[in-house]
Amino acid sequence: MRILLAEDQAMVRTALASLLRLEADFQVTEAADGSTALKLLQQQPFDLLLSDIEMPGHSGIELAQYLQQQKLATKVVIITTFGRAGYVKRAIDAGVGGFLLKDAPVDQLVSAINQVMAGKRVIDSELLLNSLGEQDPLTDKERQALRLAAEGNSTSEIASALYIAEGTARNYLSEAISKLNATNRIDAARIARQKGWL
Amino acid sequence: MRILLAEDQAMVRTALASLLRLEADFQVTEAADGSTALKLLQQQPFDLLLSDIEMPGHSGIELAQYLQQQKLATKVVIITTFGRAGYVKRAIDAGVGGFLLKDAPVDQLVSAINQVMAGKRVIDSELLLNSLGEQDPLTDKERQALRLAAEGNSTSEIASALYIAEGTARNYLSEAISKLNATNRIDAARIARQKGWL
DNA sequence: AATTGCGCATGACAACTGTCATGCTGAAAT
DNA sequence: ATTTCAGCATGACAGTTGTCATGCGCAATT
Repeated sequence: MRILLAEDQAMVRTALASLLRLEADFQVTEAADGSTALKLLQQQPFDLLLSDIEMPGHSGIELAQYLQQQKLATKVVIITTFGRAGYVKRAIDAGVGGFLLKDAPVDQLVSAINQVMAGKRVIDSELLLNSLGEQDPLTDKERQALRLAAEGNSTSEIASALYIAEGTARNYLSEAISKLNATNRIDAARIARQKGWL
Repeated sequence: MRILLAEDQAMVRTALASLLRLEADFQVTEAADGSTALKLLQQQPFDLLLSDIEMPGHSGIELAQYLQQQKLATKVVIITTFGRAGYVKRAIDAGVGGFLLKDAPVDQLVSAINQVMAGKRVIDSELLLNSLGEQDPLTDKERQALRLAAEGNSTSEIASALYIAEGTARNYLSEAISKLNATNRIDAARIARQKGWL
């Protein structure tokens, strides 16, 4: 079975690759970032993509979306540190077969891979529950403003980045703060990030 | 050789443990958080502690400090995601023998372990250079105020948490902002966190 | 003993931030 | 065709935040 392993932390990537190669019929190719992974997916066929979400270049979800658009038969298993609700929903929409936290032991990863290859869906139950919860209440503009604010930009910088008046920028932030039950923009950004909405 | 592996992400921990156990004379014990690791260190002797920095309970650096205070012969190798200058300095002060990024491949980890057991120091060169750079300019109170601000607390919340007047809290933040060449408290927190000072 | 410098502490003031009332637009429902 | 509603946009106002001058205590230097 041809597996493409996309993960940016070399120690984690090489460790997982070494372990997976111990399995008799696993043939593992490594990619250190999203762009490299995408190139490899375009060049040659794989049976399975095993990918982190947060990587430089393209995120694991973007890779899954690419496979879906191209109607390729490559299955996808996502492994990530953060079980944010937003991620899970987007991953499912992108036709991902498995979604695991790095909090799970490796045995579970191997069993998830086998189940997904057999056509099943394996989503960490804790994550599934989580994602059923709240929906992202932020509009696109609100999210953009909040993201810029979280990076330390001032209102005027946010306003010019989005080509709007300062009052408007403040209003987006105010709406985000109220929707998220936060007390100020920093608090709002923290909450949104924690839920995977940012 | 008795190795204690402290790392909170189960997938990373179990993967590393499996690989290390492939080495003939490595006997690996796993700990999922800092508190468990500390208990194990108190109960039985280990030749080497291989630890992440950021863990619930106690950080890897605190574990190293404990070993140093107790004058135990256990060597320490730190593996971490973030090569923040502040960490490296504190780790060296705590007598850590090795400091690697998870960006390094596993081979390097095994070789680092062997070198440290032979009495050598192995600090990732990139990190060393980094740590020679700037010193943390923040005072303790400034850091506390900034940390609270980064969590979304308002000035009055920070003030009461630190038992000081609001003006004082604002002043700490103002000092931090100016020392870090930031434009506001959010920006300052971002910069400080990125440098490992927060 | 006097000086210098740093960290801590405070309040006044100016600048920035959050809220709210208001208006506009376009898509969906009636 | 009209109504309704969500999202976008703005400015006035009150509340919060950042800056600065000032003062205190303590340790290190002169």
